[in-house]
Amino acid sequence: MPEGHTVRRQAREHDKLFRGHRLHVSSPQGRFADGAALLDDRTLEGTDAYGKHLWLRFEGDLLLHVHLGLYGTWLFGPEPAPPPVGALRVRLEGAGAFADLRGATACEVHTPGDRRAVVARLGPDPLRPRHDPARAFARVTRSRSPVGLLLMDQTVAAGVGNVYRAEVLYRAGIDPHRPGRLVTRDEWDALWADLVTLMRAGVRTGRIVTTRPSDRDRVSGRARREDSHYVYRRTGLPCRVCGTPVAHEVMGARNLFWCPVCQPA
DNA sequence: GCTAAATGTTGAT
DNA sequence: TCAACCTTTAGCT
Repeated sequence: MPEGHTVRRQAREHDKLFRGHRLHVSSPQGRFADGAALLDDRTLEGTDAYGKHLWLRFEGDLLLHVHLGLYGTWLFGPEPAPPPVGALRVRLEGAGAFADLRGATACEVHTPGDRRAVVARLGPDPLRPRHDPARAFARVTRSRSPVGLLLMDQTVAAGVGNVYRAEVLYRAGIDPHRPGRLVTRDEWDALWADLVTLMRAGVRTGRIVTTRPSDRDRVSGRARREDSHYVYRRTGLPCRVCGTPVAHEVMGARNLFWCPVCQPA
């Protein structure tokens, strides 16, 4: 379930459980056997999350680089770890805990240089402390591409995924099809500030909740899980604000959702 | 029990 | 623009 906020939480969890400890690294599935052998029995010195990328830094300048892709997962738990089942790419064990990685798009050993090369390709990350929306705007303002596509481009802004894309455009009242060059600096700054707010909340809670309390349907005073979003995966359902059916199309091979009235062309 | 879809990226066409 | 990657889950039957 990985957008940037998830990766950041996972970095924090690895740090909490394993930093300063010597880890047993294995690849029960075998697909990462060589890498696991390289990292096995080394101390974890730190972690780093940038956009949707995670690095675990082991002694000797060896990094484990993980990108979860669409369906990669980490599962954390206390030892003893259960017997490995299925395609378990990596298991980390130490300090009374285990972490299992499945389904990742990228799982490889990096040098610090490899990491720098990846980071150099990424745009500013709303979750990094000294993020720079101006660097992203420089790309947006000279692009004819729709802003809905630009927001998903990791070289423009790192860590934003399909849910935050749809929701932040809804909250800003911006049509996803509007060319980047027609987004004003003020609009972009507001968009960015909202990403920072929403993604930080995501790091805190582990969930993406973008609806303002006043716009949620309520049952017996409790917000329901399906009230978390304005438009994401709500095709055909009435917009929470104006009642217009939420629109859907495929943009850049991903599902896009928006309200044609609240986000006018 | 089966199928389709999913919060993503890469590399071939 | 599209298939591939590779796993889980929701929604059917």
